Amino acid sequence: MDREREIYHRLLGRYGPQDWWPAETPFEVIVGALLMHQTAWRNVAEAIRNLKAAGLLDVRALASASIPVIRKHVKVAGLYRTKPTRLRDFCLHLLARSGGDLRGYFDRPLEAVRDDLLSQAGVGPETADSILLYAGGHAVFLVDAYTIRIGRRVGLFDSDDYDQVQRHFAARLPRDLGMFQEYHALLVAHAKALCRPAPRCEACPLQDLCDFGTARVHG
DNA sequence: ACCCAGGTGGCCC
DNA sequence: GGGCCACATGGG
Repeated sequence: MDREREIYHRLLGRYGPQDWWPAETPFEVIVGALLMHQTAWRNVAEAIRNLKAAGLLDVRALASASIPVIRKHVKVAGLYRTKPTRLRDFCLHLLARSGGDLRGYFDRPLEAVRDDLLSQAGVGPETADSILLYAGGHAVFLVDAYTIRIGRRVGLFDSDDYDQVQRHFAARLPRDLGMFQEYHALLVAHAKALCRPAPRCEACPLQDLCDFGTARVHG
């Protein structure tokens, strides 16, 4: 079996199904993705709760809210000078593009939607792919810093380039929405549990795949 | 008092 | 095209 599949099954066996991303609606996924940059999920969740309590977890409501009001609610998620504008502008774009109808917005070929997402401020490859995968029902392999850390530690690749790493997995795995959703969630679970910057290798399900004795970089 | 967190965009060369 | 850097809060 390819190591990419082997790793998936080992992580699933260890951590179990993760049932991710934690959100009630596709729009909530989008808001979370935009707030998540370089921020602990705990703070993102609090910001989302604030928005929800204020009735702002809605495309039209957020599109017409003022920046200071949005900022008040999302400040806990940090980067508060950039995130409120990105949130509002993204909502304005959704309205202009599809009248705020997310079903219609995502109902195009994956590459077309991805390009449209990437055209928005604050949406880079990871944010675009997390929205496609967890809100849009599109099967893309989502890469993040954890994916790269773990992939390098177990020697799948040396690259830290997003597109290269994504192609690495995509070329070795079946294109399956549920599996892609679960794989990413499992990598996050593993990174948080054991595969930290300072790894805890005891009882690691991937221990035999790692090789810390070589010159390989394990950032 | 550090360092890190489920990135991105703007510089600079 | 690759290599830095600021961005900002809250928790370990």
